[in-house]
Amino acid sequence: MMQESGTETKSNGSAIQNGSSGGSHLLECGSLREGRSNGETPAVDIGAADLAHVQQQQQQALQVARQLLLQQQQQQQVSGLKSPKRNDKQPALQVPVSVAMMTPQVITPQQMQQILQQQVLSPQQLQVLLQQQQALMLQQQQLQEFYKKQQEQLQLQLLQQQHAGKQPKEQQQVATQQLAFQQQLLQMQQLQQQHLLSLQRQGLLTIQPGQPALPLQPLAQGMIPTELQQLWKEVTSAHTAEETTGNNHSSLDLTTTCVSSSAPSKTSLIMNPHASTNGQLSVHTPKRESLSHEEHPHSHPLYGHGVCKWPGCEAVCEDFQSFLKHLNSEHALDDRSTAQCRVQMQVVQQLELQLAKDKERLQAMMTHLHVKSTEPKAAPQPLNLVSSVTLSKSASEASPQSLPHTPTTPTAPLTPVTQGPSVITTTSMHTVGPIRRRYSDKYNVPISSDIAQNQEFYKNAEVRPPFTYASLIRQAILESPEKQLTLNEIYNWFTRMFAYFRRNAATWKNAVRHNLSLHKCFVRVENVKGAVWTVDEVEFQKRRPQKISGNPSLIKNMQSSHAYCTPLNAALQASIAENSIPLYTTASMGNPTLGNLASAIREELNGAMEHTNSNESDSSPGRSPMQAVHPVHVKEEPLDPEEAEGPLSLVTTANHSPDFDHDRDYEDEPVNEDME
DNA sequence: CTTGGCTTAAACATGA
DNA sequence: ATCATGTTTAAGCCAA
Repeated sequence: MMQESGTETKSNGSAIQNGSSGGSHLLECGSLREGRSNGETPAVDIGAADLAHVQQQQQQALQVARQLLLQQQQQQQVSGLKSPKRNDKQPALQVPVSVAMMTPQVITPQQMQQILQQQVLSPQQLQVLLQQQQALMLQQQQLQEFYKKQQEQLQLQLLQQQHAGKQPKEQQQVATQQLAFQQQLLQMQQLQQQHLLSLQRQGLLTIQPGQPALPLQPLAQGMIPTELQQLWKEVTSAHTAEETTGNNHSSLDLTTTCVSSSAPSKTSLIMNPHASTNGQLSVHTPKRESLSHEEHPHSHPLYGHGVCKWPGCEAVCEDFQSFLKHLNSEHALDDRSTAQCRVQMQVVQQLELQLAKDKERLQAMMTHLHVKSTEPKAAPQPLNLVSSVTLSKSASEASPQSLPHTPTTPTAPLTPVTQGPSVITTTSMHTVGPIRRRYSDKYNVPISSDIAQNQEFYKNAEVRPPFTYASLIRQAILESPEKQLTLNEIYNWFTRMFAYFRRNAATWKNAVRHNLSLHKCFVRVENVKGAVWTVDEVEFQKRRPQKISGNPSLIKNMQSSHAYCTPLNAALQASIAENSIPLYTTASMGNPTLGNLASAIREELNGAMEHTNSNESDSSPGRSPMQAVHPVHVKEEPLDPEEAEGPLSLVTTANHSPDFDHDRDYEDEPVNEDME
């Protein structure tokens, strides 16, 4: 039964809209029921499910990036070919041309420069060369990627095994696979070496003495931006008369590229997340893709919407034939095309670097959070557990009476190895949930304006709105056209407007009913098809007025808590903006995975936001969390028990509520998970 | 310290 | 019997 709720919450992306809760219930339910049922519930399974969930989400995100890269690589590959027969079954690409100087991938820039300058190659030779390079490069990328995946898998399973003491078989299997692929990778590298050597033998390439002959890490050894620019100048200066490709001078920040990324994420591999566990490789090689172009005569990666998609071209071609003509005439294999092709390679590489960096960042974030969450585990006291930064729901609920319990949050040693998302679980990013904190709607701020202002924020972040149930109910009713709502409609309003109320349905629904009954201001009116609730405004205003009368410390507290909240939200915005939107604006419209990526990010963040929420309960409702972008000093330790009264003060101080365990004992009604 | 508002939990009733 | 709805009571926190 717990598994049911577990899988149910796995829905990705759509959770926000359909009112179902996010993955956060998993541990709640798990540990909750575990506490009630003699601890027989296998917490490990929950952990595994969560791990899988996070992994899935990350893979979704990665996949989006991969798809983009794939498209870029297709473009790149096609641009290295002259054959007009090349077609593509892929939909027309609309990758925005955002060209920058970047490092070629396999052949070092110097080598490429030599090739270009010596002009010893016929176009056909050059073409063949490029193709070979591409093929090799891609294969190597695939292998590296898969190898990496295997490592992640292994890491994940190691973690699981440490807590569950099971699945040794699979692990062995993965390990074996890993070995095999390691070997394959090695072979690929040798192949590449041979290729380079043969080039050398043919006199096409002179490897500089000081230069590593075998660029196993060509990215890391890539040129610095100035070199690239120099090269670009040299290449382009040969074509003074030619039209400059308008987009080539855009925008990628070279200073941030070509740097430390020692683990370039080679992609173009679309992998079934499960394939790696059963040894089945579902590899989607770009080579195959490009071959398949021939089978679909009227689509082409460089042709879409009647426009030539050659970087910087955008010439209008009425039909495919004219496009081909255009391609052959305007983008024949000459210096310019070669240079553009190389630039495109660099675009791809830039994207790969970006992906690698973001993966690294994600890893660091997860590692960081996990470290903090495990630190206090040295002390088995639940109080200490709860006072950790990443207040894992499971941990806080787990065993207040020191019941024997295997924490779902892994205590496994943290290796800085790229281990994928396995370290931290979705749920472990959620906090202890609704803390019994006063939140009030009496700060002289009209609820309607606050809700209106922060609508998106409340919808997406699991932040408790700083209003009483009564105020919220009233708002819901007043927002309705008839100024009356059924109970269920009120529920729906809550879940629709506030991400916070997509969790713990039983709790807040009870509270809603309680408030409706308790307050005289809510009047039940019998209707044709049942009863509706209305607001007696006079009664509502009669309530004892409370106001915040210039309490400086409180205000300050509000600001800091908002300040803590805001960066997270900003991080979300930035993450989406920085990583997805600019690159995908036109390229991936209609790509459903993009939405999933955003949702995944948001959902992940929501966990953190909720974490923030407990700190924010006393915050000023008048300030829009979204608007609060002006720099406010963010404390390094926002959850310092002395600073922030959040869950921490509840549990770290002497006033440990006797019903503390009860407080956390939320149980969702599965029925209510999918309302609307 | 008291008081009232608020939240949460829970028991109970009722009707579909 | 189950569920949604509605009422009521109680306990605890918090701010005035």
